[in-house]
Amino acid sequence: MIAEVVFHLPISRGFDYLIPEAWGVSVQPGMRVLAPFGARRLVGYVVDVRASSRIRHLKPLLRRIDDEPLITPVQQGLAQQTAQAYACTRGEVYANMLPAALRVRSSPPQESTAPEHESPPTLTSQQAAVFDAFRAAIVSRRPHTFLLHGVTGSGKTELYLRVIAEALAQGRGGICLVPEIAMTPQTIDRFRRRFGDEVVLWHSRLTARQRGEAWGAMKAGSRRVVVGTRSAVFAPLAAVGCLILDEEHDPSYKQDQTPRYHARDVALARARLEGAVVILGSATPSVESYYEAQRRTYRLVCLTERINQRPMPKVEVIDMRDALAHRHRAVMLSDRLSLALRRAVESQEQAILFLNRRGFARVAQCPACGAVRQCHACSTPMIYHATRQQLLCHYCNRSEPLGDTCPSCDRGYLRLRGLGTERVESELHRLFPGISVARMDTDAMAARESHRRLYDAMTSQQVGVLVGTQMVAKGLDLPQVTFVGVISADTSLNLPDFRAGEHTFDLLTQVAGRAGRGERPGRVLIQTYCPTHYAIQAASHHDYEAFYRAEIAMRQRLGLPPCLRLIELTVQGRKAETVERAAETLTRALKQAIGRRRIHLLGPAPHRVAMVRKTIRWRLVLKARRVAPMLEAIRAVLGETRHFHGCPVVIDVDPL
DNA sequence: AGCACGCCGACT
DNA sequence: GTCGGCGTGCTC
Repeated sequence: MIAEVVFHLPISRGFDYLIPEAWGVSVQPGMRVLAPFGARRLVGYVVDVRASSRIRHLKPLLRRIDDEPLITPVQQGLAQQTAQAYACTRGEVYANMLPAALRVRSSPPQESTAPEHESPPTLTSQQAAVFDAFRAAIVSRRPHTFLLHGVTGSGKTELYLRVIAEALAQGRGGICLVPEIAMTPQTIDRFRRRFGDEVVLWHSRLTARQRGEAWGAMKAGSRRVVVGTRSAVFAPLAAVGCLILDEEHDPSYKQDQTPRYHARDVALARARLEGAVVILGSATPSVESYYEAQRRTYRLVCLTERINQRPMPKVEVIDMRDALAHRHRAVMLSDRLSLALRRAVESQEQAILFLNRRGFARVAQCPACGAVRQCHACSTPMIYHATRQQLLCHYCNRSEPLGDTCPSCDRGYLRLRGLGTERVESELHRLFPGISVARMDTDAMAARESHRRLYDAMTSQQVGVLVGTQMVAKGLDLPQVTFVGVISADTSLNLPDFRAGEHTFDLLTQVAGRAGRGERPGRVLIQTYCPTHYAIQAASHHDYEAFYRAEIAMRQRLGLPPCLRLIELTVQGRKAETVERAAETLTRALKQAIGRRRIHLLGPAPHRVAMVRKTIRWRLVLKARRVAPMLEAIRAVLGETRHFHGCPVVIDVDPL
């Protein structure tokens, strides 16, 4: 007998091997095997078992790794479709499904501090109506997709729990995806209280042992409720009745390395395979998903009221051009924001200040020669971090001392310009002596348990003001917070990216949602130099529809997603001229392959950050109604490989 | 992805 | 005269 095997390599096709006679008929698709491959011995995945092969001199397999197929038939189907849709290989998808060495030997069951079982609360009439629609869909056992648009605090999680309970009642499992596991301890607790030992966590920070145990339990059907990050969409549950994406707009659902899949699309594919229901939940749906809902490919359901009738916080926009005109220099805190913050602190309430940039200063510039300190490995300015007293590159993580003089001219010192969360923190200490401030950003949250510690400090009122990046916008449920101040809404708005408006609307809405979650009403102030921008206006009025109308009109006019689909090709290499030449030749070849088909080709142009870790990057973009013809043209030019004239080419379908 | 084979520049 | 650069091709 012959086994067809794929490998964790950028080679799509399978390789045939002889199954040693002595093994009997025990080899099946989904098993891992050890196979000779050139001079190497590689772990491969069996995708087919046949009686014959077209290849003449077959080598025998060396070893069987699994006694039972590790990869379920559904996972095999998903790997096939994912590889097809994202121009990667099945082997790359398989490797992504079971990250790290999987030990299948059974280990003691996962500690589950099963909290008190909780009985479900009564649904509001709005929730009940939505749930009826979900239940009807799940009972039908046919694929359905819902977009659940619910304002912050409207009780989406309770609906997720009910839907999963319904799936369990049918003898099926449920998967709930969350953007980041560290951010959702409260959600996880709720799942545990409701489903006890059925709950299993799946995310990248599991140890090899935990991973093995989780995999075994999911496959055996002893735990049927999966809560996890992106890759949990591939979980080896036997039968899935529902797939939920909480905060479906979150960019972390798109993997930024091969395989560059979007969990939403994999979830839809899985629902089709298993006759499951997909629920995409968000207070700020992605433009892509809302577009599909408008076209009726998804069914739109809404929760417009908050639980306990809590009002939405009052949001005011502060025009920073006024402050600039009066003081003739940029200020960090306007008088209004300053005053509001002082009031909140004095009345023993808590405040959140949001600025979407970490570090102390954005640029270190020499006033004598004008030089800005750049990273030597990346074409990007270095950010000064006061805590470490160093310049840090946010692309490659290199650090350098600031130094006393400018390295370019050796005359001037370096002046620090631009804001970061560290500077906001230090400025608060200067303006409000004795104030208790905590900071929440990637740097401050690097240590283990730092989330839990910060959370405890906030709930026990030891901290008055929390300063942070978008980390504070997501999921924090702190009832004592009454005031939220946005230091600058322009950081994300002015990014050279067509999603800047969407990203800004999302951030502002989410961060505003942190205010007034308790008894006292919330107040939000947004500082900006673009007070009339539709994203800021819509966010300040809690008006998603208005945002969407303006945004989709722009996307339509400029031929951007979701109206057209994109594929981004990045040509990489060490030598600038080689990469540029390869990018230009590739463009010409693609143009030829496209012929008279309706595919737009843009570029080539140097990437926005042209060099990262000494690698030069050139970018070209294909645009068309459908992805398939674009992939066809790319395949015609690149063939099996992902190299062109010696340069690696990254293929990103639906880039973020 | 690795690894082998294969032709053109600066060193013992 | 060799060591070594990375272009190209192959792996059942």
